[in-house]
Amino acid sequence: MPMEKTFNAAEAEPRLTAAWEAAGAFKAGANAKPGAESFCILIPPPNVTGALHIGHAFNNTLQDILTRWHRMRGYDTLWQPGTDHAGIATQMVVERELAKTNRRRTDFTRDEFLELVWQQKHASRNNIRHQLERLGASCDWSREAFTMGGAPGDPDAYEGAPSFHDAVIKVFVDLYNKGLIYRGKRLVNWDPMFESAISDLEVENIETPGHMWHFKYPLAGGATYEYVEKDVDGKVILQETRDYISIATTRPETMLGDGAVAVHPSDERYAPIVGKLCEIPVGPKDERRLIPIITDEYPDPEFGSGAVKITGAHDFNDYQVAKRGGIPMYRLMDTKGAMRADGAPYAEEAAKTQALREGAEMSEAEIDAINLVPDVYRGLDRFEARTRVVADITAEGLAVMTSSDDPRLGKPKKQKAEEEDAPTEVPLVEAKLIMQPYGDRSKVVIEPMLTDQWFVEAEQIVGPAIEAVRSGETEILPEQNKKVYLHWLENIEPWCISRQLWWGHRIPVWYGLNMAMMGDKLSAAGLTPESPPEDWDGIDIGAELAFDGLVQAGEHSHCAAEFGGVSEKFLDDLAALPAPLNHARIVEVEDKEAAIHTLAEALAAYAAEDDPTKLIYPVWRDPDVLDTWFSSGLWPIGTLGWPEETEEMKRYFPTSVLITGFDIIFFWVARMMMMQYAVVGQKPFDTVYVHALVRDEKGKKMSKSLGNVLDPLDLINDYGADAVRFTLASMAAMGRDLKLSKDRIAGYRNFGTKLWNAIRFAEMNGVYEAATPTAPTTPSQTANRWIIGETASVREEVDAALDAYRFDDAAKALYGFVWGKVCDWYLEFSKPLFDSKDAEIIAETRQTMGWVLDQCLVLLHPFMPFITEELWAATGDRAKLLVHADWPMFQSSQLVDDNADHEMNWVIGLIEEIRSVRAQMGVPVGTYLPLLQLDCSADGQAAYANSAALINRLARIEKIEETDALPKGAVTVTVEGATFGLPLADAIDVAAETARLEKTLGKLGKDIGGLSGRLNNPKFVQSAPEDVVDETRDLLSSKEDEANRIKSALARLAEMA
RNA sequence: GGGCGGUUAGCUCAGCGGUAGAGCACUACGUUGACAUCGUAGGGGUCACUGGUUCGAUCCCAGUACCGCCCACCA
Repeated sequence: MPMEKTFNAAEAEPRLTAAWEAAGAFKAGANAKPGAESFCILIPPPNVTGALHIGHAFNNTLQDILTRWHRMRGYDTLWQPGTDHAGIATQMVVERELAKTNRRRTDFTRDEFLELVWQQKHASRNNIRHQLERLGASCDWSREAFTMGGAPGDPDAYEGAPSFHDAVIKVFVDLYNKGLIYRGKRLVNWDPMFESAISDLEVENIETPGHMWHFKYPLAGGATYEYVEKDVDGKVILQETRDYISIATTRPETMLGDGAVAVHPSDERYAPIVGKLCEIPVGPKDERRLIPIITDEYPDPEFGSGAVKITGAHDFNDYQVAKRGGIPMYRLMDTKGAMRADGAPYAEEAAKTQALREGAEMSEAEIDAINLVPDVYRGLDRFEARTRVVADITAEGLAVMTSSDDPRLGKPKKQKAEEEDAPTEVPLVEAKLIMQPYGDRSKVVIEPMLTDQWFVEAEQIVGPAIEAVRSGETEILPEQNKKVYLHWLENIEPWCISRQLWWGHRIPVWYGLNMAMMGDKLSAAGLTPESPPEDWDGIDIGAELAFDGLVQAGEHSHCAAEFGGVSEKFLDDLAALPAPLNHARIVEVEDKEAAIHTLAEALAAYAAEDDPTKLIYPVWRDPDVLDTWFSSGLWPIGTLGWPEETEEMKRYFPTSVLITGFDIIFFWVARMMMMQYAVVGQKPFDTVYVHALVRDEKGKKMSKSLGNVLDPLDLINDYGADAVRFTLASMAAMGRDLKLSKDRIAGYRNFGTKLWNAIRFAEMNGVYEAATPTAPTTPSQTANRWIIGETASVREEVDAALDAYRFDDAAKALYGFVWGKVCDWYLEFSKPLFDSKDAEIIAETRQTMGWVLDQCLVLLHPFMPFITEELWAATGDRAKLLVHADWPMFQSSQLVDDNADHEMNWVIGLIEEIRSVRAQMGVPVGTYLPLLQLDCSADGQAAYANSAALINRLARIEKIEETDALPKGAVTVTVEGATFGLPLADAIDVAAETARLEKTLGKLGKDIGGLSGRLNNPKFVQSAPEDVVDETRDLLSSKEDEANRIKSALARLAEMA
């Protein structure tokens, strides 16, 4: 059956995918040779937020190339697929969907909402899997993993799936028990849209136009001081009596929470007032808060006024100063970023701070409960509050004033012609670009917020992750990323891992009311609740109780069932309580409020009935979930079945290589390194290959949640998966971003067609009539010997390139070989050979061609799996699918025939030269001419004789004749060691021919000048390596030879004229 | 403010001490029995700039300019 002219990708791709799937071709260990080394790649799990973009296509193409390459080479290969639950991103997708119908997350119960997220996960996961299959990704889907696998509710759960949930819980509990995870009230980045903490990495600092306001903080009681400003030489440039201290701020609304004003200890200007009190110039006039003027190293005397307001609860710098100076931190905003509206009226709350300043003892929680937002601002959005605060202060005359022509105001320059207005007094409000923190997902301004969060002591576990990369135990490519990685890890900060979301691994921690204090109360009261239960509300929650999630059945459910296996520490604590409370039943309730209520009821019942079995100890679970990256950080061991001692852990861990984008080096790579070492004490991978970003046409970054993503499916539909893959591979130069162009994809689609037609040509010439092609013996024809050697060379090139992760080099080598060598030359050479009527020549050429094309299919398969598998099946009875074919190991040293190589290159040169001359002289393509041999070296004559049929056909030569003199109508053709003439039908245009030859001579002359100049320099001959000198000499002599031939030709022309 | 990368043919990019490359685009010719998703031939580059090292620099070093990215607490 004759082959079609082109490959029908749309028809073949699904069929081939199904065939691979049916054969189990991608299963872990498929095609492994006995005792083979393992090769394992973990897919960077795509987020279940939607579909894959072209960056994923790139990433997975590279992984697939490596996977298929190793599988064909007989490694015990596993490409582990899966998806990431992507907490914040996925929750956002679902919430956005709900918003379309005017619904919100809070319209649902937590469980109801999660049900919706699971549906999103299911749909997205199907989508992702389908897309990866379309791309030809040879993942082992029978081992699919999910970062929340094992959590209840997963619609894609299957028997034997790795339980990520177990792994995550176990790691949390272990790290908690080792003191590496702790809970505390810290200043964190708060996202007012998600109403959740986020980590430093999830904050983008963007330069935003803003303002810097300057306000006067009046000194308490109308006190004054001499303000003296000096220049660098100590000369007084300003001296005045002031009753205020000038403060600059970009965030006036935070003034409400100021705890102090700080100046540098060396700042003489403010020395007279350090230790005094000043007044925050906002809020009800009668209840202005007084704050101390303190010293701290932080303020820069050169910047602004040199005095800084300290708002510990809303600024990271101020937080540090406040901690150092024992300055109270007052939280001003609620979870949505609005000014707080809770608590007592302002006057009452402000009074508490007065007491505090005068030495009253207050707990952290009590201070946090103070709401210092004046009543008029309460409930306002933070930006609205800013406007109002500025307006109020300015109206009161407490803004620092300046002249209206002050350049700091950033006013547009006045037209020159215009009459200058006399400068007036205006408030000093500098127009300024400010580095504003934004949430990378929500795109809203992040608010530093003092809240209770969970942290990982990253500093304590980071050591081995640093050491591994420093020592090369784990290699990071390209090298420059090593520095980026190390710099971040060496300066690592505590990692905030709690998120106030619903979608994610819920933190496996339960809280109870403080047992020690409760014990006192209960025993003092004779185990009778004499005081109302509300009293206990004020009790600090001291102990966090980590239940061992792994021994506890159904621990993640919300049922109020008794707990089976709780932590030993908890049991010890419980046992230490006075009887009979030490025998209380543990019951889970919704939250703290429910706990108090439950306990009160239980105590009442116990007291009334004197029945110890009525005694209940209520606990409630932390409502927060873990940062997604906490679980993704366990991807290496989690996918392989840890904490179970699985066969896969033994075979594939540590894994071989991770292929990922540079944008998640910190988020993911660094965390995986840290956590794998912390949990199993081993590196997660040998090599990390960091690829660049695929950008859109404009060079803009594509982002998952932004929407400017390209759908790789469209490209696959238009050009076929192979073309898309080959394009991406050939653009995968290390360390540089790539911009994708459709022209390029079309070009590689054409490459597939070229290959297809080469096979079609072979098929038409009986190459596949015999049995499956085998490796050739030494053929008689030079062309056959030559192409065998070229094949061996390209195989070495491809292996070397892939070994070095040079996907682009490998792709280019294959492209150049298949198109430039096999199709352009070898197939053309074979035509006269097939026409030769010599059965032996035909047989050897068929055999050679069959073998060479087979090698092309094998070598191209990792890059273009579909078309090659299709052609593999079309060209013979194959023992195995191409996906499992043996990768060749032949050496060029065994198969390259130097003589054949040299000879064919001479033949190719001659053909090209003749073609060039013919084209320039306008000889019709179809016209056969005799070739006149004026002189020719012995090698040349032999080469010609060996390949006469090839040359004559490709160069349209009728026959070759020796001659002593070229006739009038002949143009000259020169090649290495030979001069030929081509007689044209009529007398040639002497002028045109002279011009042509002189142009060539001119080029040669330039070359010769350079080469001989170099050789004439004694220092070159002396210092350059010998082979370089020899090479230069050879080159010079061959150029001179050619130049001489052309000069002779020019002389002959001159005689004619 | 620190760090990293880029600047090579019209476009997208390789090369990185010893004759400047590829793909696409462009020009001319061509339905030659694999392929017009093609063939043949051709045009096109002081390898950003300035110094230095070297027998020799697009390539190494230093600096400059412009572009891009990452990190960072100047109120």
